[in-house]
Amino acid sequence: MEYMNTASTSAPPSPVSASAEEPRWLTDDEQRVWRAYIDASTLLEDHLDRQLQRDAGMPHVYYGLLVKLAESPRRRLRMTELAMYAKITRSRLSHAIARLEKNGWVRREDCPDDKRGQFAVLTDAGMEVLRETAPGHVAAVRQAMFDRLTTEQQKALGEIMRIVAEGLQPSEAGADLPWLR
Amino acid sequence: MEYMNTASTSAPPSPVSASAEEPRWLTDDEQRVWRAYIDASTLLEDHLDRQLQRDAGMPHVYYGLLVKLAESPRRRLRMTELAMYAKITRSRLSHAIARLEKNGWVRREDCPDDKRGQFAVLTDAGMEVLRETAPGHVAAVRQAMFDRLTTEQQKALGEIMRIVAEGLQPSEAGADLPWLR
DNA sequence: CCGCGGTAGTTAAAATTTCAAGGAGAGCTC
DNA sequence: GAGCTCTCCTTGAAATTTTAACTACCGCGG
Repeated sequence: MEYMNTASTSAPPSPVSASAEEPRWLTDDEQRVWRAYIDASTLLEDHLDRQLQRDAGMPHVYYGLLVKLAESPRRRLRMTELAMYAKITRSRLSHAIARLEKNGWVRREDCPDDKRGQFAVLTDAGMEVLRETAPGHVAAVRQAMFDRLTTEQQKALGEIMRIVAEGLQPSEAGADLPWLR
Repeated sequence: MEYMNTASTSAPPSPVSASAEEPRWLTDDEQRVWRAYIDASTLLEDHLDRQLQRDAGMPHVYYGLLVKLAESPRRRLRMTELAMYAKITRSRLSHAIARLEKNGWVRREDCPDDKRGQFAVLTDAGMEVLRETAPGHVAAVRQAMFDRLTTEQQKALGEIMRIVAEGLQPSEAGADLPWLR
């Protein structure tokens, strides 16, 4: 039995609507690509989670949040903005920041302009954790991915992932300008 | 500030041990590739989780477990074996199977040869869920990935992900033959 | 047969994520 | 300026995952 192809029924009634027809199953080649992708991404995320949990005391996503803050002007970002950059829900971010706050790596600050708003601010302690753990993390990423790929492969991967990400972007740049789409 | 590059200190003391030196930070190009990868994989996993949660009542990993069982002889697999194929821990699998068992999609069976062993067996109901939801899932995967990539890109992606997965494989084939490595 | 180290799988508890609601303020309209 | 809608963010509870034991059993060497 093939991946995701669990039906081996005969020809569909008639090609009218697109949803009720015999679906276009993945070809063998496509299946292999898909499985390779799923396997690699699962293993990689797991690997980085363990590496960072061990060396930095936090999962990969949380580390990514600190990095984004570190890159931002005044080391701060509005919650919603940070959530968008990190591609996670605001709810998830709320919980995550609460945890990072307990660690003393992030601090919340009220937004003066909008009383609903909150800034997440990277503290000096948070900065310090990054400084200490960044080298190990880069090494892990290199070892797991970049050291194993040719320059061409790296380039291709970048292009491919950009395309995929674009297609899944909740609505891309101009999310606040829905009338333009 | 660059991704993962939080230290802008000057030259390191002296290149002696490999761990204490100035780390090889990611180049700008590498950073872009890495971010694209993280963004895309995050968005994609999230997308598929939601699609399957909505249409099949389970997260993507669980769906993958049912698929692996469906592909296996007699629709069954030893717990440890299933965990390896799915790239998850045995603990996680235990919980997952418990949940799928409650849904009636999987059943546990004792292994006759090894009294410690358990088989996870796909039930008819589980088979039926797959049959009903596979088309929608394939469509989602196509729309998110394959429909957007050229044949060359698909091929490249497969090769790249195979390489990455191989490098992270706990110990690859022959894991039970450590003296061969 | 006994003891011992290793394997298969489970489980409780803690951490994280998801899901569904909700509180509070912004911004617009009449 | 009251009402309405939408946005920002949080929260509690449920679901899932992680972590660290823990039980039962296999297999080997004595």
